[in-house]
Amino acid sequence: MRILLVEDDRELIASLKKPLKEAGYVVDVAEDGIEGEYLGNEDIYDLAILDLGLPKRNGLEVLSNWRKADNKLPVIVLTARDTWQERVDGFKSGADDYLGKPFHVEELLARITALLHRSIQSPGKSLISGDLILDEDRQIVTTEDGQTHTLTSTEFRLLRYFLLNTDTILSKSRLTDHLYNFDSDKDSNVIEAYIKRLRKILGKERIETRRGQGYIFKESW
Amino acid sequence: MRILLVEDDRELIASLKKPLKEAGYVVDVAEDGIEGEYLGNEDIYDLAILDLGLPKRNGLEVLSNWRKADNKLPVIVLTARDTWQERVDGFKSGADDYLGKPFHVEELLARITALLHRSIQSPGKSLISGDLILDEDRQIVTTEDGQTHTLTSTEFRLLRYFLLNTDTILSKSRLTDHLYNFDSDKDSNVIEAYIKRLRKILGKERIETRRGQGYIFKESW
DNA sequence: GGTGAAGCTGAAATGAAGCTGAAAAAAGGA
DNA sequence: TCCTTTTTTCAGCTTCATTTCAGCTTCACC
Repeated sequence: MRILLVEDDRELIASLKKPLKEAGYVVDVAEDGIEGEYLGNEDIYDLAILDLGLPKRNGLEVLSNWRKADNKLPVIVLTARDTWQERVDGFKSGADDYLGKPFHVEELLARITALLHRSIQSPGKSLISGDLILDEDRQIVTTEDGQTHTLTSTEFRLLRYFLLNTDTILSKSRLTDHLYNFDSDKDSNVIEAYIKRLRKILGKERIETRRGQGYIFKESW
Repeated sequence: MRILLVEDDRELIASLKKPLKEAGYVVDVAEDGIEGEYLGNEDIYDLAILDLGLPKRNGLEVLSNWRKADNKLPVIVLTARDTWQERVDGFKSGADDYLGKPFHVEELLARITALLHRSIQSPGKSLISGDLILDEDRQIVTTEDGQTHTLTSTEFRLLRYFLLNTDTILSKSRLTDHLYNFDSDKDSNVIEAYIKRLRKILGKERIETRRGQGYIFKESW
């Protein structure tokens, strides 16, 4: 999962980056409204965290521009003054969620999870596909036979991305984009290696190879 | 699908070719405005990606020449300076879409898909013709009897091209042009081989042979 | 009806894409 | 720092999408 953080307060950025990374997200930061709006249209993000008080272009403006352009990126708005009025404005502009400062990182993480799940399925704590349960807090997966496996960070991120995008061909380069930062080496076979590990845990049938195209994680099979 | 990329930046060309190819497009490159304008009139392209800053002839000029000649080729314009003014100019010259540099490849791909669909038929995730459904996410086709078949990359591209051009005679060389690069061997029978495979999946009647001319994919029969 | 080109077909060759197990490298913790 | 865990690389191997091929059939034209 790749998250866009649009925020100008360096201190806040620093304090958010680590926990977000720990939760298995790749984070890109935009420090002003114009850059933020641009990046948010890139179509590689799964979610944006948008501060309202930004230099160059106001957060609400950024948000409503996205929506005008039919960009459906899930957005969590951050604001210093959490007034009733502001909140209404935020949602009117198309925010999916709203969080007043100061806030606890845990709350933000929880809202992120909720928001990412919302577009896929009914809200719930775990990601479920068929008889597969992924506990996102503990990064543990429970398979059909009731066995649990702790996942390494990369295994977890890959599986989560699959679970949030079932029944769709995901090319290796798309997977790389969502798992790693931009500087990643394109012609390595890391993805293949991790697919193999996931298959060992989940069973071979679950992830189908489409030669020359990518992989499909099958919701049911 | 065959895409004309008019771009002089070798590095950008290199970074675009692979993902475009992965997405199932054949890509030809013109490195200056004059060559680009010429190729764009060849009537074999389904879409052009046109940079504005080109040697020999400016991109906007190329575009407006095409339009003057009543060439309706869908065009996505790339520009280094993404200003309001430039955007307006681009659309006035007949661009179908506009993308400022730098951009992420996935956005370009999304816009290509959107544009191809827009220019040919109503938007939708699946291409439908008669009782035939082509799921582009999964590259699966569902036939009249409700059976689904997974397609290989070439089968998919060929079928998609047929579905986007139903009830039209498509010559073998035109099909070859859209599936392969120019240097492809002209007197091979690959197309015949793939027609056979498609017929096996879809039924014989669906694709009619016009001896000496090509094939017709029939919308209904 | 005979002829030749165009198209069809099933099987086989090919080569790139993907898989795999192990080992090297890097990251993380004590 | 050293040790453990995780990540990445590598080289050989396997698989299968693609292409080729050779023989066959069909069709248009005479």
